[in-house]
Amino acid sequence: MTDRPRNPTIIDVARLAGVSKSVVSRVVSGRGSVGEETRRRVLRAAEELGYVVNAVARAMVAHRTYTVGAFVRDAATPFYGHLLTALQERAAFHGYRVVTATGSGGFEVSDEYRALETLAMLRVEALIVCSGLLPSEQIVPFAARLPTVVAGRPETHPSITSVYCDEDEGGTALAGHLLGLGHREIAVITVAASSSVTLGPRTAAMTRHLREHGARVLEIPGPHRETAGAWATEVLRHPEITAVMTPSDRHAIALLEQLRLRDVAVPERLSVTGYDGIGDLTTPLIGLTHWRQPIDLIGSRAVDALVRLLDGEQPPDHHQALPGTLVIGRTTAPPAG
Amino acid sequence: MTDRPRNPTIIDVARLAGVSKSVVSRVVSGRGSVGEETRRRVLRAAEELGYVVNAVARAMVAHRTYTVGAFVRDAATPFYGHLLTALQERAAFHGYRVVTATGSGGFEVSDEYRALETLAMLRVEALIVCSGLLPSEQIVPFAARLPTVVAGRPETHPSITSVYCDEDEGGTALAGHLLGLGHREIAVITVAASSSVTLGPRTAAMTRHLREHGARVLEIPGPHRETAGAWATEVLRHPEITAVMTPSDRHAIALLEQLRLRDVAVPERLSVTGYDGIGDLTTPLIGLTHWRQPIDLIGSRAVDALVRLLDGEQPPDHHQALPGTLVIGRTTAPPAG
DNA sequence: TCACGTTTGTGGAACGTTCCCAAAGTGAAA
DNA sequence: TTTCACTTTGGGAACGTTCCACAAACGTGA
Repeated sequence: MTDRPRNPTIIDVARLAGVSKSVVSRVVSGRGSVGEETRRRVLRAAEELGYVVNAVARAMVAHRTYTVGAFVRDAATPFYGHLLTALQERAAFHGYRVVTATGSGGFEVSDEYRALETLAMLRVEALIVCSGLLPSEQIVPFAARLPTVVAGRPETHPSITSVYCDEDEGGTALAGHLLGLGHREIAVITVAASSSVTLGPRTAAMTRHLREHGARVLEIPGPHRETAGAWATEVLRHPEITAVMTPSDRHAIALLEQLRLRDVAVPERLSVTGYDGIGDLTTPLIGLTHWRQPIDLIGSRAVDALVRLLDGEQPPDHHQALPGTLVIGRTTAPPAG
Repeated sequence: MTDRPRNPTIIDVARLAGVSKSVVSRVVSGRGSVGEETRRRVLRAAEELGYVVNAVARAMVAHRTYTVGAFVRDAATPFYGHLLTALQERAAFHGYRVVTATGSGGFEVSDEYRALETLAMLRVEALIVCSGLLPSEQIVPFAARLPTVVAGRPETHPSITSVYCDEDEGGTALAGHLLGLGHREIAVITVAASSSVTLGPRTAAMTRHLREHGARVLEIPGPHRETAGAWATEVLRHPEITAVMTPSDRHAIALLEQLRLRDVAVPERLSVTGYDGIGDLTTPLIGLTHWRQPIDLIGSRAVDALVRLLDGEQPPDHHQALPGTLVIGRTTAPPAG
């Protein structure tokens, strides 16, 4: 950064308008009374100099930054991408900015700590945690320092506010749909509850509901989409299986790609389900049967809750579970035979 | 915001450690020399109080915010979403933060002006403009105030630096691909150059190249994806047409959905092409033939150029055109008959 | 005319840093 | 011992705002 011209300050404006800096401050901040004639002179001077309020100086004295920090671990996934957009939009509506900190993809604790530190340096007023990976216990210390809302994932810790779409309901609805179609031998691509707070519970719900209703379940551990080829192979080794449930739309797409390579007919030979309702992935072209989460609503409700916390109120619902929708596409059908 | 406890300051730390604030400042900022024993005492005191540097105060005195503003108009589109992520990542690498301002979707000029004003208030050090909609002339005044780089769209104005993937090359390559397959009657969903700086030129290039090589082109004006049904109807009114070129992957998907509803076989009856190479949209499951832009590279090169501008150097290439790739999928094939 | 409230304007302190300059301390060379 | 260079420390100004206490000006009703 080389010597670029300094921005004009309140004092430059005051000098040009022939008043004190206090008057200019009152004009630009809109607090306190100023004579009509004086106000006009000040505005003209500001215009002439190209004066723009310095939010940094203002933030320092006001002890307010009107900024909330979004902590995102798995930002690259479309679900969190959408969520972030929704947050940003709603925050702007309330007059807040969002700065995003990410654990830079790494899985080390120090990484997260640094990200939080950065947000603290910026004096964000509150925190929105969006991450299916970060375990609850790690969020508690954040919440002790700043008003914190967890968005897009189930959270039960009493000291934390959260907004999410119930994972049990989604997993159960999808499982019920397959049972209703007549499937009784079903594979579930499972994710350990310990490795993802969102993906774990939903696959657990699927498995549980299926078993409770007399279906036989083959659990295939599948945290990484890259192993979709292996899932396909494993499913096909069990010819009695007629349906596969996956933990997310992306997992479903990856599986469908693999099945296509192997010339397996969907839904004739195998039914497949997704989860999330990511716009681009659930195009009618593919017609994926899935559980749709109201991502935009989750985002805006999370921000609303945060704003209430900032205003000192306790939000009405400490943990808000929003309703999702079962979307039936063309990747599920009654089992053959 | 109700009375939450003040954050400890450098002075609190100094008092606890029994030194002056200057010493603490030198320890936490890492400039200037401090005795080893004193440094340890200061660090211990900072730890004990939970001291975190105040970036706001620091920014004020240093006249640096290490923040760049990203101005995005069409943020909801996946192309710009990806680009934004890439920018953020690379900026972090260089030690900068990104704050995003959007024209809130509206199309009024005052809207844009306010967004720019907001960024100016925050004292961002530079600007990255990502928008296919904003016309060049409107960017020039931004660039007069702040170092500015335009990312992801062609830009030829001499006073502006830009990084993009050449639209001519992409349009020409896709057109050449169809010509090579033997298509001679082709529809192009066109976008007026005036309404989008990216979509306009690429469809113009397609049309031009096709015509120059003896193909007959039917131009269908199609800025909005919602009218995909009308495109399909129009194309099918001309039975001689064997291929349709669209201005983006999303347009292509929308068209494919409509063709599917009408039971039109792709690619047997009609070939279809996309443009951009959005990861989620170009899944092998759909196998869309498209031109892939190196979005991540565009983002990181744009940030690199910006950092050079901030360092007072002129970036080596004023306008950097990066190479794209022709990706041939299963939505294009030789014409029937 | 006087006392009093209201409106408008002024100057200075405060916010939490960094940076500059001066002072004090520490050795080593003269 | 004195001098000099160098390291370490402390005090104060500056950054650009907001806010507070106060002064001046101006009616206004008694």
